Amino acid sequence: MNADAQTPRLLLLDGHSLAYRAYYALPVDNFSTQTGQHTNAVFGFTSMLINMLRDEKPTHIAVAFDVSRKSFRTEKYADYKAGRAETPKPFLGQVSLVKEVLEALRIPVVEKAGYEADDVIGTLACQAREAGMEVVVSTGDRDAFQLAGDRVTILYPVRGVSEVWRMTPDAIEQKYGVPPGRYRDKAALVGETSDNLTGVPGVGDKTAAKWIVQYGGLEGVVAHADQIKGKAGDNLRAHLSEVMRNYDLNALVCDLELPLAPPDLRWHGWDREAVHQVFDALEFRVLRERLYSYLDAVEPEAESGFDLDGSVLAGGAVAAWLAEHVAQAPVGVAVTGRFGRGTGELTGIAVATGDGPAAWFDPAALDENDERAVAAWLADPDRPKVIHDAKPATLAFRAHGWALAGVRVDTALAAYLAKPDQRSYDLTDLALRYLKRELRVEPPPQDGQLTLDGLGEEETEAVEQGVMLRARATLDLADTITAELSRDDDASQRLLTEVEQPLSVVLGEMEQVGIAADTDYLSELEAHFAAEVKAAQQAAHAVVGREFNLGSPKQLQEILFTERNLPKTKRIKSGYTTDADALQGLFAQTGDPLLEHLLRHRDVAKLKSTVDGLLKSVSDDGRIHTTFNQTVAATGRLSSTDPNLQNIPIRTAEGRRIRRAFVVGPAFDQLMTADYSQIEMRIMAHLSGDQALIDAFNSAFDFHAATASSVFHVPVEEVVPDQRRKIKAMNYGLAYGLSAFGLSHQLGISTEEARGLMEEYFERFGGVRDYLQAVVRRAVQDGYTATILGRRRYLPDLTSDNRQRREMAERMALNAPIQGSAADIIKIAMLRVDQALRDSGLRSRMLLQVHDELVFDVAQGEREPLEELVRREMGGAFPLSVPLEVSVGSGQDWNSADH
DNA sequence: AACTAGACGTA
DNA sequence: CGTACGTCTAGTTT
Repeated sequence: MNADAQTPRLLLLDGHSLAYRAYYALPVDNFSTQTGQHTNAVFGFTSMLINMLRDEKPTHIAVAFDVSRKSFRTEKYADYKAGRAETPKPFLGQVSLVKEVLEALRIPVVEKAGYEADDVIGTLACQAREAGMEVVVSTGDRDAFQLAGDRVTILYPVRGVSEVWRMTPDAIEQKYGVPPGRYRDKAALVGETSDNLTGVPGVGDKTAAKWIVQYGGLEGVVAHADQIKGKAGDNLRAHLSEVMRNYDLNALVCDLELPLAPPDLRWHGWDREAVHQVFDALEFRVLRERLYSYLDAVEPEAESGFDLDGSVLAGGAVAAWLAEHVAQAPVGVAVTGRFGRGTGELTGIAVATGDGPAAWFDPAALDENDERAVAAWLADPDRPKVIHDAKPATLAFRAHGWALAGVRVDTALAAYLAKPDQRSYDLTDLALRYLKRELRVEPPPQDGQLTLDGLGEEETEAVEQGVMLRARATLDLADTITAELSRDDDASQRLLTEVEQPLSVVLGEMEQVGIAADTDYLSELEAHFAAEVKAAQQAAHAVVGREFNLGSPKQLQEILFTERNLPKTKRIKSGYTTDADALQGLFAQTGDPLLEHLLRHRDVAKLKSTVDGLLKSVSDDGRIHTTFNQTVAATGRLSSTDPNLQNIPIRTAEGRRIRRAFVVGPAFDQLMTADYSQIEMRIMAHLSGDQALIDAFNSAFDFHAATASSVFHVPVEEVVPDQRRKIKAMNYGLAYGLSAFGLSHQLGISTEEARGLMEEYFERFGGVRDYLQAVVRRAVQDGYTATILGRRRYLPDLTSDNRQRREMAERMALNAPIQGSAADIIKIAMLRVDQALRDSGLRSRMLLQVHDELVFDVAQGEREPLEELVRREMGGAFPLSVPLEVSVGSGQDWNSADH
């Protein structure tokens, strides 16, 4: 970065010193990864580093470290830095993490055995200054102040990790009363406690500075020592040897031989992939964002950006431009606007052609001729488009009256299939990762409120250029990612073109249609739950004898574990958990009446907030339009947001009442739900080929009872409910990598009993165990798991040295093919159902997907044909070695349609 | 205003 | 010490 700045600027950091500062500035308890690695020092260091990169914009950079505690100074003076406290345990190991971060950022580390980091910095600073560079040094060691000068600035960290003082020569003189060149003199007189260097007793900064000014430096002070009066003078004379020792030791060495010289320290920017990996491992989400937003990532071979011949088209010019430039070759399309809730509003459209020009236009400014031309172009499947995240755009086009066809590649979906674990598929990141190019103009946020109104001409121009850039980047990206997808086999490419892209269209339609909501009923429910919340709250307050916030786990901990002295529960970061399981356990132990009220409050407060959320999300048309996200779940599932309609309560009778608020649409006859029964177990039976399990599915008996009958060696009719319950828990748990411990916990039995149960189970269903083991082994080999459609999930942690991480990855490896294959199957089913609905001419429509369930509005008189169609298309979505059973229900609302 | 932690709803 | 999600509230930080 800043490659063309006039004066090169070298940033030098003392890694150990800054990390140590950070360690004490940030509470160690608040910074650790899920695996228990402490990260406060590396977090704080990285945070300071990012700030300095942002603020100082160095062209060159290096970080110096002490090699050990021993140096030539300890050789000279054995007690140098003696008496320092043991390095705290949680700090150990963080230095190597700091170095990992630096490596990812491609920042050189410089060390020299026998010398301290400050000597390395001193040497580099001197060399750089002589080479005409500007130098910025950051360290918590004040000895560095002696380096300050015209071209050397010291950044001295104060108060935590967010503030540094700029110690220019003036600032040093102002603070210490001596110029930087005399800082050593002052420090020798005053001493440095942290280095175990005692100075002259009774002499502080003020006195030392006075003497130095008076006698022109330490030399003068020593020479005139006998003239200095008073107690201080006596002390000086008594401690002259220490002063001279201090002066000797606090000199920074400036002539070390180092492997790297300043010109070698040019910073070529950071390695985005490596940063992703390291920051992921350290769970640095915020820092990653800060890094991205503050810094330009520079790729070594990167061209500076995209060349773009882009023009802003006025209304009336669009038709001609399209006619001239857009034909059979794919073009990139990018849009801006507001999106969500099944619709959208466009504020700008950009089109980029392969190697020709790009254009931007405002869809509101078109004349009739343009309008027709754009509509025809968008709807023409033979004029191919490439677009990043087509669904919201499609909905916005539709709201404008335009249909979109001919989407050849959706780059967001393609990137998701290539690497489904990413947290975002931001075009900027993808352009950099795959194209090694940068989208320089900041695009407006996809879901943002940014409009062209209220912006100056320049900003508007920048937005327009930015959108055209995105269109061009999308077009280029499509080639690169699809090439990546096709590298090993054609499964990923087929998933893209045959499943995800067509599904995106179906999902868009479902979002647009939405599901009807009974708002009056929701309001009643809201009032009901509100009253229940209040009652539980008052009861709880009465027991405790004062008011407190039941929604605050913190206050609850105080009351339960301190005030009422209840037994401690499972430890969490902030103390002891107050989750429902724990409260129930406490109630069983103590019978404290408060606990009942707390549990009741939790229940109804949660239900109330769900109802509140739903009420807020009902659109003007009386329907709720969720957004299905297709690129979030690493296994291939969909997710639902704003509102999430995939977690509407069903387990309790009270919760199920919420489902009654989802009703059949006006002009429709009823709601219908269709769900796969035990789809994950069926997939497991299929994938494992375990004959006993396959037989259980073919037995015509209840599946859990059938498996329980095998495990317990009793006829199916004699399986008692408790046996069935236990085996059902196992059946479900298997696909999650359930342990004996987990099973015992869930069933409330001993670990031994659980282990026995598992052994018994695998005795009968050995193929399942073999399969699960084989899946993990294969994943370790390949580095990824795959579903029945070849959907991959990469799991690098399978080979981690860290047991927790590795075992976590193993459970993911067990689960991903099963959960993911189920996702594959229902996706195929949705496409088939959608197609069959069109072909059959039925008016019924698909509304929701809840992982293994589909919800429909059933048109008048279509109950039977729809059920027949849905059973056929869902049941036949994918041939397994066991039947894909579908159960269907219908009624006036989602609750009564469920079964 | 924007973030995290804890809790909890679903499959 | 069971996978995959999203959302709410309280509490903290900017």
